Amino acid sequence: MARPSVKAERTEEILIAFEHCVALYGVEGATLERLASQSGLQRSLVRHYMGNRNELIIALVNRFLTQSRVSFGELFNYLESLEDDQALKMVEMLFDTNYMNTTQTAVASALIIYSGSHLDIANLLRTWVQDIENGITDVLKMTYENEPNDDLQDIAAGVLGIYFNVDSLEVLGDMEEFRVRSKRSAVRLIKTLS
Amino acid sequence: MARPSVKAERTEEILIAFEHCVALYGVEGATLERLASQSGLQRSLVRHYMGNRNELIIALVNRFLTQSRVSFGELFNYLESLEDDQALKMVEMLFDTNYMNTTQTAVASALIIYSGSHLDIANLLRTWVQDIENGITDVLKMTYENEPNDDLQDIAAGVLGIYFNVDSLEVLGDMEEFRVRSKRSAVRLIKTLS
DNA sequence: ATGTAAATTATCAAATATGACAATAAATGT
DNA sequence: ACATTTATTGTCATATTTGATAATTTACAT
Repeated sequence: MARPSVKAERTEEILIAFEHCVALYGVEGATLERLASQSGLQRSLVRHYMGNRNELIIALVNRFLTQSRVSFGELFNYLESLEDDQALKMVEMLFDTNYMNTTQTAVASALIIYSGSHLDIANLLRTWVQDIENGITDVLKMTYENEPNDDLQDIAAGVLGIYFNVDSLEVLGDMEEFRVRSKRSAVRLIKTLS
Repeated sequence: MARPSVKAERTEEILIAFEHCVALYGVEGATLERLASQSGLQRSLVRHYMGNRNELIIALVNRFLTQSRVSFGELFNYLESLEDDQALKMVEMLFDTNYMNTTQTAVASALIIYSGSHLDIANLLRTWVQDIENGITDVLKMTYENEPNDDLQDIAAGVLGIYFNVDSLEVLGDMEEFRVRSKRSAVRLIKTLS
């Protein structure tokens, strides 16, 4: 009928490039100019596919949330398939393999800062954190089914904190030892249950 | 001889206002215009006292680092004066009293993101983190002098992570429960030593 | 009251960022 | 070949941000 649409691919390209910009410069520093040069597309093209700056940010937030939920969902599903030691295996995966890649982590941090002046996004991110927290609690429950729920929730908060922190500090470089120590702490924390 | 200088006060005012802007909008979003309206001073005045944008950022980084070192130093000194239970008292203070105020925390997060495109600042912040980590290790050593140093360092990384994380998520609002759970996790982690 | 150093205000030019839309080029089905 | 739809490029006006400096005012000491 007409020229084939590349909207899907372009949208993807643009959002990936925007992620990089946000990761490097923060939300307010991720200008459309930087996005254009990063993506190799003209600013007018960005506008054509994604609309104005605000719509772009909204798209980024949605992409981040769904991507994060998908990967955490996959992780939790995999752990559910295991016979035992799900909790320790979770720590293994979170801290060893670069589970969340660095740009995604930086995007998360940038969005959290952006939340300070955008309450709607703050609410989205809060439930995002809570969902992950609940997911971790569920995983702990697989291995430690007889422990009081309250303890599991406490430890979930702790593991989440240790993990989030080490990932957000990754950008400072030279964090291998800190990562190892953080992981050992997470293991130690979980082992208080057995 | 001449009109009395208010340089010290103005400098302070400006940096405090700049902190607020950086906390709300990130480093790149903290424009001189926003700073002007936040501080109630004219942009030309800001320039008069602080120089250009880059010098302002450098001043902010230095202010943040020294302030943070001072308050952590005071904390560590106080704990050193205690007879026993220094470790738990530290958790008490870090998690209960809003030890680091919210803007300082947000500034830290913003600077960490800024580090992604400014290696020099990344290096400053990395040693900043390491110093705090070592400080926590020393406090743990007060209470648990016979434990292997490696364990103490691991736990210091964990406590630091839990604490940093809960503070950086504070901006999302409604984080009281998460803070309580995080604190309990930190205590739990430390008690693996006794 | 007057000189003086500092504070404060007032402008200007340049660079950057954004929004809007026109104009052109390319690929597809018929 | 042609109509049609989409991709792509190009341009313009506007707003924002920054840097730089001149002009003015203020408070103090003598």
